Amino acid sequence: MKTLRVPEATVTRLSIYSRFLERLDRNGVTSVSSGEIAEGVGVSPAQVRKDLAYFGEFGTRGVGYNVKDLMHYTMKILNLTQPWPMALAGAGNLGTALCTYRNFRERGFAIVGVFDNDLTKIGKRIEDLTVQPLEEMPQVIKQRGIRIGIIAVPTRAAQEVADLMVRNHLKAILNFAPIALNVPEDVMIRNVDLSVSLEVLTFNLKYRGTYESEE
Amino acid sequence: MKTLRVPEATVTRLSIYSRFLERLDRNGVTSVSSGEIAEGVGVSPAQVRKDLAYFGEFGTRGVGYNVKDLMHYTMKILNLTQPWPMALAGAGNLGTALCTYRNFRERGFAIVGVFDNDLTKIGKRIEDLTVQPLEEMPQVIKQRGIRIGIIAVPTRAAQEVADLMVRNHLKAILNFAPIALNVPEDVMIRNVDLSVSLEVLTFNLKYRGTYESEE
DNA sequence: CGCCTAAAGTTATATATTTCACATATTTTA
DNA sequence: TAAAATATGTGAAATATATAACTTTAGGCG
Repeated sequence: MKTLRVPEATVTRLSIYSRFLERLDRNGVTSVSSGEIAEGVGVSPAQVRKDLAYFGEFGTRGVGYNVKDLMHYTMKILNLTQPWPMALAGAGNLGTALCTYRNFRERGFAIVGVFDNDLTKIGKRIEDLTVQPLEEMPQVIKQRGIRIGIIAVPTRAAQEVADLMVRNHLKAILNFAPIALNVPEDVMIRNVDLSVSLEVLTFNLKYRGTYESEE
Repeated sequence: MKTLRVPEATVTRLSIYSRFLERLDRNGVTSVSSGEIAEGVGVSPAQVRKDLAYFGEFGTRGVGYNVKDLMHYTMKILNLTQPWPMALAGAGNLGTALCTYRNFRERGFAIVGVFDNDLTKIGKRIEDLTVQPLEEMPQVIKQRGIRIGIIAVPTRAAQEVADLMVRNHLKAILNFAPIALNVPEDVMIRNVDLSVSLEVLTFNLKYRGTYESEE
């Protein structure tokens, strides 16, 4: 059994391949080549093969990959064979949208607890959930076996919420606040920063990836 | 005038530095070192200096950077000296949340038109906006000088909306649909894929960035 | 006024990632 | 059943990115 480091970009693409395969499967496609996957998700065929090679051999030379099999392999690698209940902090517009976000469920993710400290939001119903006070998060995390937290609170409250999540042993946090959260080494943070994405666009609208220094 | 290619990761970090500087400035901090910026956003000091070096010399050796100056420089580089009106397609929960998203405005971004084809959504008011039929997007883009589009429609409708945006000369699209959009070379797409972010987390919850092949 | 310290800017090194090219395996076909 | 076509898996080369080490410059202080 050998352990090897997998580039994060590879994991990201694996997730993309996985969903693409799911779509192929839904459409009744049974076999696919690295070239077709590449075409479908916008990378090179060699990249697809190299990425998959980190995890094993899943194809048949001269033939390609079995869609259903490869889909299952990718989901297993991504740890999606179990459902993932999640705790959401922040019941504003963004939080509400996340609660109803269909793409989560399709992949086994489900927000099972929504928490906020704003008295005007506590008690609000969002589909089949009710916004609870933040202080109730610990017991819900325990009861539901939650391992992933989502932070959708205002920037000024984000660190405090992160601390609370860390104290309650969450090791994975999806953070929408535009701030670098301070957490222990063993806690993973993924930042979703929409302004950053837009600013990469505005930069490129001007320079298209190059920069012309004055003079 | 020499032109040099800037890594996308550098542009991403520049945006992060920029907002961090904005926060320092708001807090009355006037001077900062690469080490403090690094600490504040979670990268190495060398990385900060290297990133800035792509664009010029902004600091004083032995002293550091003037916060206000560097903030302005970064914003100028990122093309944020002008406001950026944006067109949003999709007035569901996510679209609604984006309309009210405060972090956009702070950086000069503003959704000035919301469009949808769902008759139950057209006419709906979201703050000071009214949801319009998609077919009206072209004229609004023209009138308001919009250059950035946001796609927050269901996956099945995303490509069609992208085509519409491309036809109307938008060159930058922020896409929330979990699908690879097909657009001409000169159109930039940034995908925000929340499931992908979560799946990177679930992968790491199991393997922490390494993979142990069976046997 | 010169020495010392701090920190930016820069060059060189190391690491990581992607691309390329090819060897290998499978199926099809003549 | 041999040859051709196809497409995977992989090692080597090329490229890109990040880290580290070093050089330069500014300011403080004795």
